[in-house]
Amino acid sequence: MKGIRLLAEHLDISIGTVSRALNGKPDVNEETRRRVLAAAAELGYVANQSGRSLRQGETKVIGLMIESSQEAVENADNFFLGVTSGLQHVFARHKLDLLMLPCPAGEDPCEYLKRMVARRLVDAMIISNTQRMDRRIDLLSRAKIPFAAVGRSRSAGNYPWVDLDFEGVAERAVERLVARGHRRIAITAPSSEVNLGYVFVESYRRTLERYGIPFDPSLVIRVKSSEQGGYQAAHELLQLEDRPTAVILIYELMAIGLYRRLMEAGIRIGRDLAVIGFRDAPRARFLQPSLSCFRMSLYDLGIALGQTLLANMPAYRAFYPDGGHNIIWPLELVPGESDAFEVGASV
Amino acid sequence: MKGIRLLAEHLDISIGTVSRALNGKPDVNEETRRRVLAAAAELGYVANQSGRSLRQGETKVIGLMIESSQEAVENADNFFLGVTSGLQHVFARHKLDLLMLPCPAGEDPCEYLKRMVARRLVDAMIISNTQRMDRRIDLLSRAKIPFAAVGRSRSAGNYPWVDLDFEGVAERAVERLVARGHRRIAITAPSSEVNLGYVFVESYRRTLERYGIPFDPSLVIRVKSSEQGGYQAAHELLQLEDRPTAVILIYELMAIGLYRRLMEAGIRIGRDLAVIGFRDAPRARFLQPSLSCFRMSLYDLGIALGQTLLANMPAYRAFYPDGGHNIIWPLELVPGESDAFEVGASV
DNA sequence: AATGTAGGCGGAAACGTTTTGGGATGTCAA
DNA sequence: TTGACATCCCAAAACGTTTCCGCCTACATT
Repeated sequence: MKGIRLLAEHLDISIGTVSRALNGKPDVNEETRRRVLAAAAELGYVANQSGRSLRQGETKVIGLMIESSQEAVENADNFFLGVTSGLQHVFARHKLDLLMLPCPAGEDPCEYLKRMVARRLVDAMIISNTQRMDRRIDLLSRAKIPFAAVGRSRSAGNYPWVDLDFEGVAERAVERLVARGHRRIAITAPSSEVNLGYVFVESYRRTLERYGIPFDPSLVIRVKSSEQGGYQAAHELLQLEDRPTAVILIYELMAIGLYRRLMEAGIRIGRDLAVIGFRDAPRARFLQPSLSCFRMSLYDLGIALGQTLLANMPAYRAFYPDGGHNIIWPLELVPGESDAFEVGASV
Repeated sequence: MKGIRLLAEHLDISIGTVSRALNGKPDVNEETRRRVLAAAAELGYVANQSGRSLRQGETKVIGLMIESSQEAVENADNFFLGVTSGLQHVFARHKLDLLMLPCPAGEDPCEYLKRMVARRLVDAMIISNTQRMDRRIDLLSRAKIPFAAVGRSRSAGNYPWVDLDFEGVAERAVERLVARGHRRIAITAPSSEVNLGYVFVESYRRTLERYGIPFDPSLVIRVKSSEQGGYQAAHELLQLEDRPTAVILIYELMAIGLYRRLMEAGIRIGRDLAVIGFRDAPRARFLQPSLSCFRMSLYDLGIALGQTLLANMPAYRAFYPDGGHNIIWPLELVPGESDAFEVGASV
């Protein structure tokens, strides 16, 4: 004899009453409830999740899908662990547990997600690394599984997401550099087919033109958002005829590769060239000279993300009446030495 | 009507047969099996995990417990994501899924684990960050949940674990430094009450004595294994009267803080002082001068860990007849510039 | 023709839980 | 005394799956 039945027998009451007592339902004498709770604690009883899920059709578990491929691992740089903390803070309030579902390296993310969802292992999902056209979004919508995404995509339908304020970052980075006398400012971005690559560069272009600086396509460097990409970006910068005096990175991690290549070429960062990074990557915090960059609190981002998700789950909606559907997450500039000079100033 | 019942009705056979067909059991006509499989694919049927788990008493899920506290996040530096990949490679063979269970920052790890285990959400667990006396090990042993640990502990009983070869690293680091003329070699380590702190320093001591170099306790610097700790270690090094010419770090990440403090003090790393690191932390890969350090493949470690776990699960034991109970994981020296000089050599 | 055997299938029980409908008891007002 | 009502509890059904047991058919063996 196991589980709730054991407990019921031990107390000499029915299992139904035990269940109601444990779950805080009415219709149970306070004295009885007290006894049940005491006995449960004593015997170390915890409800079997399978039985409960089967009956209720819900698991009280939220899944966070991440990728465990080599490349994703290299680039994530603790991003998810940081967000997780914020998510859990929100979920704890509702006795929800967070599980991370790492998609195996070889498997198609969409298939993996389908498998996980169909197994009814989780009540809701958070997906990340959203692609331009992400089949996972259609999948989840059709399966009617509540979800939230980290990152916008162009997939059809409106769904809840939280994304970083790329436009704002590009705008403020340009403003900052222009204020220091820069006129030729390069920018890195992924392919313009990726939503992010488009948005980031557009904002950069608009801001430049606001200052009457013509947009020069050769200053837009399309590379991967990784250390490797940073190295390559630096390489391409060095090839340019009329070399820029500043460069804006779309991902802080790129700075590592970029620094290396520039140092090889004898360029003094923060003297000959200004660099501004973006997004928090602990790995890049220790560059010398220190990197000026836009950062955010992953914890707070996690909180917003969690609330956005819950606001889209019928059972919890009431708790988050104005739970934003879509959130553009602001970033804060943390000044460093990498852009601490005025163009033309004597050294 | 849902699930297997729907499928059975659609095919006009009983649910029992459908189940047997899907699970590759005998006692089902090959033609029937083919039809069932086809229909399942067409209707997108995937067994409900709750029902299955309830019936079978197993979930086909392995849990990897990690910590999501701020400190753990800072120090982990992608360690788990890396191992995960190897684990999954092993588990995939048995159609086991890996879930990461992040222990919320505030919660007691042992209570969290108890909660998760009691819910019967996973068949087995992998725990990490094992403490000197880890209550989780007793808990899992008593609950008869198969598990494996990353890291030895002094907890009672023999249980499966995989740990890094601290002794070997300390020994080889000393050998390497002595060969380059160093006689005063400092070492960092956590408190000697932590098993690791004891083992690491003991090996260092033995190796020194093998070369006839007396052990000097003042050269053992007890600090946290973090960037912060590295900074502090450098600070303490600078206070020493008879300053050492080399230092061995127990965790690569410490190098970041250490470098910073030493550079502030005008010490030239790789010229005035040799530094050797240990364990793979991507964040430290980009230091200048590059760090000599002992590294390993997280992927391969994950594979070994996975096999060790399965070898201890009755259902899978047969696949891993000589699945090592305990594994001391070797590391490989990747030479860098940080110790590339001979003591006394002219520069 | 009778018997044995194997293959293939259906029926039903079981896993542990929550929930529903209703039954027993007690209290209060008419 | 009776009825109405609230309180507390029990019994049973249901969730979706796997598995045990036994039945049926077809075929081979005597």
